[in-house]
Amino acid sequence: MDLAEALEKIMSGLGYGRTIIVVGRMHAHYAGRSTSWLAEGDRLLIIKSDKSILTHRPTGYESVNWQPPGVVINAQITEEGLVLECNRKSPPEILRIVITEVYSAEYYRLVDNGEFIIHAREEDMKAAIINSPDIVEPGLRIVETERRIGDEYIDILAVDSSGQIVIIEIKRKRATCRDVEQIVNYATQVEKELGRKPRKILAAPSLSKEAASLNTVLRVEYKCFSPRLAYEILSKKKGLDRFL
Amino acid sequence: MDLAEALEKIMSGLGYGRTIIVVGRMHAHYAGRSTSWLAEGDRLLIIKSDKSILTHRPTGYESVNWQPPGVVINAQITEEGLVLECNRKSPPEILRIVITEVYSAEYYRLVDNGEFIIHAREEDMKAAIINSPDIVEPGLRIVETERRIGDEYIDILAVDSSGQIVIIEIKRKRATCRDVEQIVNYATQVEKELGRKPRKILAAPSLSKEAASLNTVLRVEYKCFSPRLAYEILSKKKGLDRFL
DNA sequence: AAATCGATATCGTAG
DNA sequence: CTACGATGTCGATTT
Repeated sequence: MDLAEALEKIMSGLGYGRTIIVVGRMHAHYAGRSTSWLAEGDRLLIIKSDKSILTHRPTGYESVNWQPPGVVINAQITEEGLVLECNRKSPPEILRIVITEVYSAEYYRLVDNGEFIIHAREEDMKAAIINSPDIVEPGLRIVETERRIGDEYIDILAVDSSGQIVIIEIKRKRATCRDVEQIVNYATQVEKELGRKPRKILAAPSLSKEAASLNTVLRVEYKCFSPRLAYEILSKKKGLDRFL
Repeated sequence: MDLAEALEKIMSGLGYGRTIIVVGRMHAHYAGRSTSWLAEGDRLLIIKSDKSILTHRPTGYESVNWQPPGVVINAQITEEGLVLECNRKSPPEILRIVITEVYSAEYYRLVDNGEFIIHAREEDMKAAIINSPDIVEPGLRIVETERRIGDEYIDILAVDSSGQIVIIEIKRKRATCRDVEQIVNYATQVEKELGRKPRKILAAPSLSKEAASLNTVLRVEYKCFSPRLAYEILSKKKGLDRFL
């Protein structure tokens, strides 16, 4: 396809607020928060209806150059080729893409109001424990969630069957030493504020070796709890299994 | 375009190792590290030559569903529509995309060996200071980089014109209280190990208000230093300005 | 394989 | 606007 023809497609697509797809040979330069140069190669260029722009190389799932929605796009043909200049004010950034060959250029009117539902985030794990505290320990009662301690928040504050305060820190991935230190800091603050030493429970799908030994030293308890288990609990409770 | 026709395109593209672009109406379900459901809408589906797969909605620069390179892709037509099942073994994940309508399906042979050069990362900022320590302070001499302190690393260890030890911590973004705490921890460790109180310099493009007052209290010095300045220094030193 | 750290991270939320 | 945590974070590097 001719560069002039492609430019016309791009201008029309931009004017109508369409999603534009260009396949071709191009190089790019970015300057802003960082600075990058990408030499020439065959790539896929997408300009979306919200004026976000991205280019994909033929391998790897991530885009290589991009600008988020709301940039000002200027397109013109120079001696270099079809030049797209994408400017953003805050933060000041510029992405300059030079297309030297076009294999295909087309735009589409895409309508997408599909709801996106995601489960088994840390938030969902918390919801599962609040729904079914017994999975952490029989007899556990939830007292408070998101309690502010200093300038941080404790995931869950509870009381065990013997009346002792329990701090629960949830992690959706393998817990690290950093996570152990975090819950110990919370415990120190809670003891200061409430005058009683709380139990500390780290709920995570697994525990790193170093974190495990640190746990022993610092008297932090570990409860194996995975995002998947949380999802299953929530599914049973709320009938979310229709998504499986 | 017919679903059967689109399936043929996809199968051919997969067989030839091409980059496939499908524009159409689809919905998707993901299960693996998390679980998600995306209701029907018009989207762009890309299967790359390395068999990474991604879908884009018509807004926002990020992909909504994806699988990294090396998944096993199974495509077939069922009563639901054109179904793509993308399986990964480690971690166990499955992405199931159901295409109900196809507006366009094409594949391309894309060759992209273009070199990608990126500057002004934290690493480049460190290189700039090592090259030109004077930009931090006249008379500064670099002693060591990446010195291990406990289980962490100090960006730069130096000595000032009066012979005092200087710890430099580099941040490419606005420095926060957390960063101030980090350099103070390093200083404590250095004092323990070397028996001398070091100066502490935080080199970053800006400083949050809270971090500024924390700096005063904890005697941490602040040196304004941006990725862009680092880039300019390195450009002059190494002739990298050909990229601008 | 596990852990750590940086990223043009992005994104949401609370203050 | 700023700060901070979560992310299917991803990706590279080191142990």
